[in-house]
This record gives sequence, C-alpha cells and structure tokens, in this order.
Amino acid sequence: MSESPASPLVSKLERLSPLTETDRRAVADLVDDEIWLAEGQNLCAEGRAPDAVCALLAGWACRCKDFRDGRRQIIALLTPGDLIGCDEAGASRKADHAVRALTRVRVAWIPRPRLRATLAEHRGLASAVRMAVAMEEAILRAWLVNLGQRPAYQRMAFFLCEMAERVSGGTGGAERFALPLTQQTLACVLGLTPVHVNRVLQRLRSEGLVDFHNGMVTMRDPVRTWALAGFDNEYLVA
Amino acid sequence: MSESPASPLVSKLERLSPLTETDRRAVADLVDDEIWLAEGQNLCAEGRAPDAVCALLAGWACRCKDFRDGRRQIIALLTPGDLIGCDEAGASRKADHAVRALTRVRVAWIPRPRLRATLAEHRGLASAVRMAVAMEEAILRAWLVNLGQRPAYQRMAFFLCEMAERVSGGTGGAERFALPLTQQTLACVLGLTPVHVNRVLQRLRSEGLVDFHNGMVTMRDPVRTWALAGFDNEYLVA
DNA sequence: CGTAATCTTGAGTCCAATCAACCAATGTGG
DNA sequence: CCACATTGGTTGATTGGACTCAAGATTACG
Repeated sequence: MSESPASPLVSKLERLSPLTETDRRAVADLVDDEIWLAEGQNLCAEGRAPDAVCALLAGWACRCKDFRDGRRQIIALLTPGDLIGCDEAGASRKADHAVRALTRVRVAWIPRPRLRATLAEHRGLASAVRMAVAMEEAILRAWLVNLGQRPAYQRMAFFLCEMAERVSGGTGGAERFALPLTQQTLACVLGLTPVHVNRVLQRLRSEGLVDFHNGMVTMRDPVRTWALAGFDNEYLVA
Repeated sequence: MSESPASPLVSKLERLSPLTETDRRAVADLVDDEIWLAEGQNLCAEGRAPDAVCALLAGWACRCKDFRDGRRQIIALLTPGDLIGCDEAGASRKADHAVRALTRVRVAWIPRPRLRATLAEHRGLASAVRMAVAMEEAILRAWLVNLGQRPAYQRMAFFLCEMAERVSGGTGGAERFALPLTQQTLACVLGLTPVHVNRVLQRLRSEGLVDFHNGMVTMRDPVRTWALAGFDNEYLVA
C-alpha cells in the first residue's frame, strides 16, 4: 500500500512492458512472505525442485554451479526486481544449480499457484514476465559468447559494460555504480583466476577505461570501453 | 495419419511430457509449410524479429553469433524435433543471434497465432513445450560452465558426452552416432581454434576414450570419459 | 589489537593461440 | 581425363596469455 519506495519488482517489469494500475496492484498482492537472508545463504539449493517462486527485493544474488573441488562458475547475476524460478517448467525439474545471496538480501516468496492465477488474469503482467525471462536468456547467451570468444581483458570490459547498462535500467548506462562483488567472485563470473582478475582490473584502470574499487565501478571512458569490448547493448533493451 | 515415420517433433515432445492422441494430432495440424534449406542458410537472421515459429524436422542447425572479423560462437546445436522461437517474447525482441543450417535441413513453419491457440487448448502439449524450453536453457547453462571451467581436453569430452546423451534421446547414451560437424564448427562450439580441436580429438582417440572421425562419434569408454569430463546427465532428463 | 579476508606483486610454467606448411579428398572446367 | 582450386584435416615451431605458487601488503572486523 505504501507507494513511497516503488517495489523494485514493479519498476523492473514496467521497464519491459507497460503495466496498468491494476497490474501494479496485482504484483503487490503476489507476495506471501518477505524475509532477509544473510550473504552466502541459498535461496534455492541445487538438486531440489523449487516449490515456490521468489522475487529479489534488495541485495544481489547469483546462479551458481559448484564443483566438489571448490571451483565454481557463476551463471547469472541477479539484482533487485529479478524473479527466480518463474518459468513454470522449473517446478518439475531438479535445479542444476544453486541460487545464492552475494550480499544480505531481501526476498519475497510467491506461491506458484498464485503467480499462475495472477498471470492468467493480467495479460500485461504476463507479457512483462515473459520479457524478463527472455532477457535473462539473452544475457546468458551474451555471457557464453563472452567466455568463448574474448580474452580476459576484453571479457572483463564487456562484463562491466553490461553491468553499467543493467543497473542504470535503460537510462543510458550508469557512469558510476555499486557492484558489490569481490575480485574472487568476479573470477567465478568470468572463468578466470582471482590473480588474473586483479591484473586485468589494474590494466583497465591504468588505461583510463574503467575503475573498479571497493565494490564501486566508475566508467571513465565508456566509448573506448565499448569499442574495446565490442559491446552492443541491443540485447538488453526490451 | 501415416504413423510410419513418427514426426520428430512429436517424439521429442513426448519424451518430455506424456501426450494424448489428441495432442499428437494437434501437433500435426500446427504446420503451415515445410521446406528444405541448404547448408549455410539462415532459418532466422540476426537483428530480425522472427514473425513465425519453426520446427526442425531433419538435419542439424545452430544458434550462432557472428563477429565482423569472421570469428563466431555457436550458442546452441539444434537437432530434429527442436522448436525455434517458440517462446512468445521472441516475437517482440530483435534476435541477438542467427539460426543457421549446419547441414541440409527440413523446416516446418508454424504461424505464431496458431501455436498459441493450440497450446492454450492442449495443456499437455503446452507443458511439453515448456519442458523443451527449460531443457534448452539448462543446456545453455551447462555450456557456459563448460567454457568457463574446463580446459580444452575435458571441454571436448564433456561436449561429446552431452551429444551422445542427446541423440540417444534418453535411451542411455549412444555409443556410436552421427555428429555432422567439421572440426572448424566444433571449434566455434567450444571456443577453441580448429588446430587445437584437432589435437584434442587425436588425444581423446589415442587415449581410447572417444573417436570422432568423418562426422561419426564412437564412445569407446563412456565411463572413463564421463569421469574425465565430470559429466552428469541430470540436466538432460525431464 | 590480532586474526582473517581480500588485494597485490613477482617469478616460473603450461596450455592454447598463432603462423606456416603440407596432405588428402573432392569437385570443376577445359 | 587431367590441371587446378577448394575445403578440411594434419603437423611442427614459436609465441603469449593465463594459471600456479608463494609471499607480502591492506583492509575489514571482532
């Protein structure tokens, strides 16, 4: 009811497809329970069939594939407003990866039947959710290309360009933004070692392109950085 | 009506979710037009919003991201029975990649409104299609992990394990099967150079694990190959 | 303050890319 | 039918990017 801090869920969906006032209210009614989770907690463990959908309201999380030897690959980064497990098929498949909080996070649980009912009733909302799913897939494809084709330096540049676009939410790319990840976590995202991540970041800074320090990114020369990375934000627009 | 060569579309969907006889007939009615396309032709070009869905009936295709400098990354391999562009959101987004025939292919065009109507009417069919989409996503995640975490030798082994599972269609992994790709194409799949692909394949053969020759794969020691690759077929089961 | 993360730096190694031929199979046209 | 071009595969030598190992500097935190 309190309209003050617009739900990140609403604002993210709204960016993808126009919502009516009724749609917006329906979103607010979706939530069953909201909780805080500490960094490192699983929103959804690997191997379990997720019975509920959830929405990330605050903080950062990731989809993460862990190996027995301690190595891990981060498959996706999730930011406030992202829906987790909203594709219906998810209910009947064992999760092939975990969803884990990278910071302290606020999570809203949504009973799957309620989501289904709401989406059936509100076409605009359903369309926005489909767009969200499609964009998450597009990001996944972009990451695959990034890992497959770009060397470390450009790979990092590409990733930072993407995050600048994503956190700005379509307002043309943030030039300074919070990215609450350690260099180790960055390594898990990019398929590099922490040591190499460190060197690559230093090089980006010394070349005057991007500055990552203490979880804050500053895009010092977006144009040259885009060019270096071969970045094109097309896949992030609705 | 002719039951003889079961439509690959039906059999692939059936593997994911049980279909009624009515469902099966509905699938047959979906198709608008069937055509042959030559190797190298685009089923869907990058940058175009695909107006129709299509099904691959015969031959192999891929999702492919091309760069100006000639490099390319293959994002997914498509085999008979795969649906292309069936996620509804696809209609309103510019494609961030091309879908291209890797061999001569037979393609069935499906008008999007007709698909929508059919899925609305046949819940079992809709469920199977959702499963197909979910599995394609799971494969994409597995590829990301493969590129991010495994060195070339194990990466190739993992890929071949996956393909053995996929072509066998759940019957326990083919030990000999056709994989109509050149070593260059394999390089585009795995983010390696053709030269290195060649060396890796030779090593797999000389170690008695897998033999790839002339578009035919022979899994000589599946157990050791799975172990080497850290392969687990969980993500490929419905 | 002391302990633990995280970040930083350096030296050495190795995997995979690059560069450059060469071979085999296929196909084309004179 | 044979010269020739083309494509895909094979091999070797060399280079370089990223990993490994190891130690030190910083920062965060109880």
